[in-house]
Amino acid sequence: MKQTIFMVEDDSSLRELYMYTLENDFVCACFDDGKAFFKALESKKPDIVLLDVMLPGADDGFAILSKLKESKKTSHIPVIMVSARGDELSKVKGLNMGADDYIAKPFGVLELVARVKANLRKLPPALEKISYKDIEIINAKHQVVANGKQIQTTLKEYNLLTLLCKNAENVQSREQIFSEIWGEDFMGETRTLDIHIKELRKKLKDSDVEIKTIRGVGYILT
Amino acid sequence: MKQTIFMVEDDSSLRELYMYTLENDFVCACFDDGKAFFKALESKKPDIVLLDVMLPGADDGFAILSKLKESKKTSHIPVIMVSARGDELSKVKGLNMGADDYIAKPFGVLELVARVKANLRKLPPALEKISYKDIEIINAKHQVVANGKQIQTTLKEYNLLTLLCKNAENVQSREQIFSEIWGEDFMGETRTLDIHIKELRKKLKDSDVEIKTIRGVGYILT
DNA sequence: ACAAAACTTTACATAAACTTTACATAAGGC
DNA sequence: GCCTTATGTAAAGTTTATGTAAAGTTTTGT
Repeated sequence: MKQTIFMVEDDSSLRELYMYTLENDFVCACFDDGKAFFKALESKKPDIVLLDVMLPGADDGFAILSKLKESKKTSHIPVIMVSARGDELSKVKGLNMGADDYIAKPFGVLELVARVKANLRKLPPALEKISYKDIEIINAKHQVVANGKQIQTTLKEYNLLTLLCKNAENVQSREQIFSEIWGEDFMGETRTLDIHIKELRKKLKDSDVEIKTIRGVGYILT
Repeated sequence: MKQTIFMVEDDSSLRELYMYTLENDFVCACFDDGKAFFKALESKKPDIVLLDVMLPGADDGFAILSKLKESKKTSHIPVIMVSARGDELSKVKGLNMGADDYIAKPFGVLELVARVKANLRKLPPALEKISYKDIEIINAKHQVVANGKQIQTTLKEYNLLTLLCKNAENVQSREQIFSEIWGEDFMGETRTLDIHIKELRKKLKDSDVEIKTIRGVGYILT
């Protein structure tokens, strides 16, 4: 399952560079400013955030960082700050405010990928406990508990349920699901996804949650 | 709601191939050269652009690409470059200039569709909450709330209401509605649209809004 | 290498969504 | 008012997306 990166960067050529560098390994979304970023955040939580310090408008990188760290829902998401080389003050300030890492511009693409991956690796397994209603997904143990009872899931089912749980009560389109779980290139209009949904539904029969289908769009967990 | 593709390609037989391949899933418009393309851009922004590198006249693909990426109004639109196989230089140049993807000729139609879709998918998740009076359309949940209560809508109804809400208090002509929701080519003067309007009216009975018909023109939400 | 599990594909079933038909009704022009 | 025309509506018909079983393929474990 590809992990998702959100980045906030006003320079469009840098954005393109980031995208080009990262999109092989991750699902990326770029945003011009804090506003667009937080809007997107309502419907989707990324696994990591890349944040430029210098941004035009009211919300600079620090403002966004502190907002992120304030909310319970987003405070666990690792944040990598990006700023001009040698700007030691920004670096210290960012790290003090809860940023997880810091990259100085200009940086090589390999460094960028390496840092992102390193920070994703560092994620404390304990935090990787996703829950919604009576469903609990314990990542460290690769285990799903529904209605107090552990349920057995295959990998694909596990990933699918995780995706739906992370974005509970938000529609995930078939395309999104495919791109997150199978990778962008997966095609072949076949019934694969439906099958996994079917299995999950069967296994979640006794729980409080339900996977609803939104015809013509995708699925939603409620 | 079909997404729109603009393509610039001077070879008419290739144009036809593109059209034939894509028109099932998208609203397509083809242009001979940059001039025609930019003219059309003034009145309509596509969701994605397919750009041939080799074009006759002053504007080759790169020239068009850089123009596109210069303007704030168009720089966000994904661009897929098309050029002869193995033309690595063009590829690198294109991607450096901000192209989002690259297809080498000759390509299979499936690859074309796949690339286009993949690039559309990468677009930052568009969460929008549209509201008018007591109507609220929550895109992330694909949900419509009217008068505090959730109302169930089908896809076409949802799209139709979204269109009317986005342009509340402005008449939407039948033609506009057809082209936005069904795609430009949809014809068959039949009662399809009226039926969906009827259903929406029924479902919005208890809300503050009303879909009025403007005889000889179209519909308006008030 | 074998068996078991996981995953995908095929082929068809089903129900929801959508369109068409056929006619009714209302609006505007004369 | 009467005629024309655009829109409204119910019901029937068609299409399409999704659901499901079963068979086939790949992966994993022993």
